[in-house]
Amino acid sequence: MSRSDLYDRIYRLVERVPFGRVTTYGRVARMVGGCSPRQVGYALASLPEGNRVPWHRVVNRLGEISRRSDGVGDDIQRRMLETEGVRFDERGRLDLARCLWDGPAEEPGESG
DNA sequence: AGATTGACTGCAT
DNA sequence: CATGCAGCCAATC
Repeated sequence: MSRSDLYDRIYRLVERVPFGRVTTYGRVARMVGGCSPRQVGYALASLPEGNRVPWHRVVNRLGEISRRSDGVGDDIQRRMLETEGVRFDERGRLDLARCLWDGPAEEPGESG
């Protein structure tokens, strides 16, 4: 298995994140094969420009928006989620109890 | 090849 | 809930 496949798996999963919903790096990391959460963040950080991966629907385990090396997008991600109906707290966090995506298992149209 | 960094997480206090 | 320490893997210098 190549690392590219791993990244592909991560992107595929993030693409499956429904509207107004979010997931955590750890969850994605476990779904794609149980790799380290670092890989997930790293994969998203390696996202190309013309991507269709809703990376903005990925937050840390606390529902906070992590800071990127670029320092750009920190605000964008929050804006994106807000436009999807996600509510933020004074601390800049969202209600994982409502927006947390438990994975493709919640998808009605699975191959099975 | 060694050391450091990075979009993180889990456990204990 | 916040803080401090250790584990994790790949990219970078």
